[in-house]
Amino acid sequence: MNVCTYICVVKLEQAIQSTKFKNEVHKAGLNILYTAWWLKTVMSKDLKEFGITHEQYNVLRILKGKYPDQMCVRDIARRMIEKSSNVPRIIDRLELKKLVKRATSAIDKRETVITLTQGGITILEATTVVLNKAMDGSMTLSEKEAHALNQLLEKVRTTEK
Amino acid sequence: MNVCTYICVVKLEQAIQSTKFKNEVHKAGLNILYTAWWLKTVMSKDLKEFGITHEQYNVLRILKGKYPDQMCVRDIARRMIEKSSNVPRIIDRLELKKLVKRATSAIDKRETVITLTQGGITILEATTVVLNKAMDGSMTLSEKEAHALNQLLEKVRTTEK
DNA sequence: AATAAATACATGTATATACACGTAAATAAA
DNA sequence: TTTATTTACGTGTATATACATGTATTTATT
Repeated sequence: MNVCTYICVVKLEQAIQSTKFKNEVHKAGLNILYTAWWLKTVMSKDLKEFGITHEQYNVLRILKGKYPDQMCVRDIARRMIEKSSNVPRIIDRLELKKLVKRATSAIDKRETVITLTQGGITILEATTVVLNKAMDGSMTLSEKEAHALNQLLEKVRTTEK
Repeated sequence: MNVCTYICVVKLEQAIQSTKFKNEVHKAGLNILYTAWWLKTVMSKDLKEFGITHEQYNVLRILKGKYPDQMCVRDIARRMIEKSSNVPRIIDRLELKKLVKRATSAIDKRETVITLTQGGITILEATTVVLNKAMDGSMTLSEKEAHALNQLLEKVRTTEK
């Protein structure tokens, strides 16, 4: 039974110790940057006990999307959230931990094909459980609100030239 | 006269090459992370011509908030958007470029007080003009929409324990 | 006053980001 | 077929992030 629930939120003003913003649009820019940092931090905290970073998790998650098929480095890079992530180097670390395997493609020898190992799958499944549990506790957003948020974020990225 | 206006937006699905998300809440998480990366990239592009990074700009902007008063490293760190930024090292680079000056506080010798130089002010003013101009073209959000976005982002950061 | 604890900052290390460049292989052009 | 261009990946460098540790100074405790 849910006897006692603690609600926790740090307002932007408090987080970055600023009370005056030029306008709501400007505040929204800072709010997006801060919330992204907050999200990464929350996730990284959980991932740490599995010995992987947020970015390494992203690569594993992308590979899972095609599993049991392999993916080449370029295809992984295209799916990364942060486009300038250096995927070969992230794969270096995953390979050291034996979570993925590298091989040269037989069809196109320029390509390096990456495969999730059993260890990679195991760690991905374990972390996904923990992250989803954390998300359930973190995101108090309804589906409808999340949809509105998605629409607004897209509008932020809409530019006029 | 505004003869021809190009509208440009890259949808999340297209940006990270994924069409299926677990739900809208999950998609919102990815969307926040992607939009933050997009924002930083847009800003960094403008800052590059002035030879400073996004993070260095943040420190200059924070210092400007108290100018002509000095600030100690700890006070700057508290105002940073990304809390684990290593402020002493960012100041190292700003000092090399002679945009700020370091001095030991007379009151508390543990503190290093940072001052904006004239060069720092000049570069900050110039970059602010360029960034504001970029923002006007980028953020097609109304004040009302921005307010709604701010509310939703705060809700994202609200956790139940 | 002497000792302990806390604070402020610097620094070291591993990883990641941002970007330039090099190399090998595939594709296109001459 | 030879040459040029493009593509895919790896690597080097500067900066930043995340976190641990060290040092000097201040504050609190005994």
